[in-house]
Amino acid sequence: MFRKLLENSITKSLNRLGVESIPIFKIEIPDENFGDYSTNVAFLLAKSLKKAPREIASSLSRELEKEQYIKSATVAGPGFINIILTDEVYLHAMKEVLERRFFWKVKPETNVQFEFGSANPTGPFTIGHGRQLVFGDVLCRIFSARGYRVKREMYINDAGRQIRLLGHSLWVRYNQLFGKEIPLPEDGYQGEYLVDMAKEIKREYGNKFLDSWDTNAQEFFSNFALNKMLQSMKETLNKLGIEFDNYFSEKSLVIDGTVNKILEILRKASLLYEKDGALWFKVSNFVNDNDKVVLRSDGTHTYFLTDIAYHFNKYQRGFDKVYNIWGSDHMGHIPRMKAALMALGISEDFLEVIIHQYVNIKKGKEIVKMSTRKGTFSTLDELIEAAGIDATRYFFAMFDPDTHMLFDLDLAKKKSNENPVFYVQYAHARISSIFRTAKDKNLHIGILPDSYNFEPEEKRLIKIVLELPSVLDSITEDYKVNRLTNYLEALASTFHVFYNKHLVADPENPRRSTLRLKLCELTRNVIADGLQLLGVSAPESM
RNA sequence: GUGCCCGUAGCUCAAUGGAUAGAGCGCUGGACUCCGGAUCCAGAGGCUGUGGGUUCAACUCCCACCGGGCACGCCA
Repeated sequence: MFRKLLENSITKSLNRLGVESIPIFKIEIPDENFGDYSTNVAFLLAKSLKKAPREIASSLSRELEKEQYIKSATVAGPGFINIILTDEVYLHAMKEVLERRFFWKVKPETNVQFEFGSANPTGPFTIGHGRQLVFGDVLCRIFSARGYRVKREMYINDAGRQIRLLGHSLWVRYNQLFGKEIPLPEDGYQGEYLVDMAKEIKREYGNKFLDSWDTNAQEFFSNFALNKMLQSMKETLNKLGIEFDNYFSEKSLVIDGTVNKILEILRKASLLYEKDGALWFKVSNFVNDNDKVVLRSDGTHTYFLTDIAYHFNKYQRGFDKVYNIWGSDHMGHIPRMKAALMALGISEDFLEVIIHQYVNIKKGKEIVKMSTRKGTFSTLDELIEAAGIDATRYFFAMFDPDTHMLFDLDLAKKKSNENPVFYVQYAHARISSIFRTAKDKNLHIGILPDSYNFEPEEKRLIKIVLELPSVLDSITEDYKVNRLTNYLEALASTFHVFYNKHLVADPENPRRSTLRLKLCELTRNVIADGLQLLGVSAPESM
């Protein structure tokens, strides 16, 4: 709000000074001793105007001071302009935000899809998956708030070798229950969860599948494992408060002929060739990468091929843009997918891949490598159980996705103040409590006064509350959801400082109390909304 | 070897190219018999991996190197 206002004033003032082409400049909230806001525009103009930054700043500041709402604009340092706003405009901003409860929301105009959490359904979600799931969900919530109509989708890799391997591993476990000494297949899944599943089959079907490994058994065991896995994965998602709009089956792309259609299109475009008995796609025609196999020499299709079909399908569904969230291990897949899109005549901008780094787990003093296949992992369920949903979600959201975060399991289990989620929630609970107190004191909350002398702590609170929209916008640009947790922590801190210094509900001074209570209301709204965007609860008391 | 990500306080992490690099935890010492002490205030703790460069200004951008991670499959 203030930013827009200042931006316009600076542009207008410069125009009055005869400056035509105005560079993209910044408005920042500087150290409070300098002012309310500051701008660097004078530096950026120095070269084109062939004048010293301070000189430009000084004439600009004189223009700015003509604005009603600017109390002062002064030149500082090598050419910053520090601006102090009037109390009236602060009051005005408060009114506006109070009238528009969801002032940070933008009407949706763009149809986008986010695909994330698309792990192989070959084992329970691990803590590693937790990061992607929460990250994806929070991104979706933020995009939804800023002008996007968002669909969440999870791709289910229910076709192919891994699922066959999973079924076979389950069949082996099942046989082992009958005392058969059959070893797990090489690369088989070693996790305990398959033993539990095998017991279930034994209970229900007895020895029906004993010793017989054929296509029927393959089908049965693969499907059984798959369905069980999906079911338990959905339970976990449910617990975490994540809801997908659609679960998309890889297999369906084979059944409905999309995969063959892709082959046909590519063949017609002369983008396929045979080598060593396999069928290759000319990735190198489009990007600097090696050609890739789409059909193996045994006739089966690769994951790459179905993924091309999948993205073709997404395109046909009419999204303006689709986002894929992948772990860093899939980075190599990006150029190939872009090549495939181009081959199909789809703009490469249609697909945006967001990469995040993986989570390292610290157990005791050891850093553990997680592997679903080897069965060495800590499940997301265990974490949720130990740390709770709020802490789990907040924790995953609070790291820059590019960072290789270290997850200390023992710490998470302690439920200590280590997690800043409590800090933010406490501010919310505290404000709620103030309103209870105000009621007990029979304090009448009237309307905002027409004029008011703001304390620095009060102005700080208003300024930071107004920042929410631009924080959310930055996130839609660089996907760093931790900007939101940083913001909420700063907001909570600003509030706590304010609270410690000033009495809010004071029957002796109803006018001031009204203003401060309104200020609390604003703060509480934004904290609640911010936490809501993170999927974290905002308790009235704790 | 090639490409991408990371390297910031003892630990975990912040910092749209801006002024004195910040939080939390841990450590030391404090806080109103008025609204929640899960809070607040103060202190100790840093050659932002190393060396160059661009810029009025570099943790941030560019180059080289060092260290860690990931990827370079007829795996997904």
